[in-house]
Amino acid sequence: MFLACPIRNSALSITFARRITCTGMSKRSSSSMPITSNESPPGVQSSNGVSKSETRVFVRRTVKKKAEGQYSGLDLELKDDVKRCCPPDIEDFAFKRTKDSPGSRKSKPPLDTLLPRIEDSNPTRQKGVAEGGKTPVDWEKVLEGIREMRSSEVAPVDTMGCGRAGSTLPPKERRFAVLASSLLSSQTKDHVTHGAALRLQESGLLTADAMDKADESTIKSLIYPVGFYSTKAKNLKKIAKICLMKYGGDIPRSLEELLLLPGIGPKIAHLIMIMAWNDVRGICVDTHVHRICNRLGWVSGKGSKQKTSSPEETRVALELWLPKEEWVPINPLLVGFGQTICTPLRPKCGNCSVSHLCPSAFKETSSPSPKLKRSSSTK
DNA sequence: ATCCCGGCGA
DNA sequence: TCGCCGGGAT
Repeated sequence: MFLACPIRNSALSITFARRITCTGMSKRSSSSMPITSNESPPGVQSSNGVSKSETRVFVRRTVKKKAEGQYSGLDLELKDDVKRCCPPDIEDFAFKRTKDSPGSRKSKPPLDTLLPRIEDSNPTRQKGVAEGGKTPVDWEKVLEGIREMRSSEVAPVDTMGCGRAGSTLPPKERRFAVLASSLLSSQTKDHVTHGAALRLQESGLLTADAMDKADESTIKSLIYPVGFYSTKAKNLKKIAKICLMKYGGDIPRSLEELLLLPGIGPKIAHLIMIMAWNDVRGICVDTHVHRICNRLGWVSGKGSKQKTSSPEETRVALELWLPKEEWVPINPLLVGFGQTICTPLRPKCGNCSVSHLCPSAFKETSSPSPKLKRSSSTK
């Protein structure tokens, strides 16, 4: 079969990782969405007033890290379910790798033999990445090093997220809940996503039918704290309608169909495939994975390009050589790493234990170009 | 004050 | 390819 049987190994429950870190409360005071009570979001009240109240006690106030595990009942029930069908959190993947022999893979280099063969026998996949699909040396040492750093630093990565939503519901509802949570997750911290999903659930909106009937402003108010809530509220309604009309209230089963849904791009689509269908169709590449893989020199673009220019390109290049067992855990691992050490702006190479294996180490650390740019002070 | 984020339309 | 969306992090 085609269903990616090889990797479909039950054991994959993902959770995606989002940045989370503690944050203070929002600083912006001139919001257009006044929030007066911490229980009732704005939207509902038609958001008439403007910035009259700065209370905004709302959810935005960051919660603590997942480590403190202050999840609500949903979680508990979920855990049960999770144990059954999906193992631990993705976070677990990140640190302790899956149950399937931790060290074994590390010590044995199956790639050397597998890789070449794959490329040869799989011409379709290497389009555009012909010579770029080489397996980087020491990649296992790098991953292991990152795992160690992660396990000791308590990274903020979110360990929950969409997978949690509606875990106690019947399959169809659970999948819709996963899709909704996944959509909410982008640009949003895990606890916020979780809170929004929980609110949707409490309002009984985590089903295609209910979501379709729900008032858009109601949805907006419930998910207000998530990034781009307005757009997402609209997309959720559209998606709900599509699910009802084309999929009997369920969500699309294929990656291609998921991509046709508004607001669902490559990253979220792969996430949904993994979480809702337990089907690993590809690596979930977000900007953290994209950035870090490029810094490590793990992916190269078409032609002679040394780096890939988009997450999608990175995904394709990475899938060429990274063993499938790593496809799911690579995301939470690198996201957490990207949040704490290999940050976008000033990567903390000094705190990185694998900097000696990184071609980009200390090259963009402090302020290589900023100074130059600043001098002109044009703008 | 910028940069960043994921998807998307211009 | 750029910029927007609505905020957070730096």
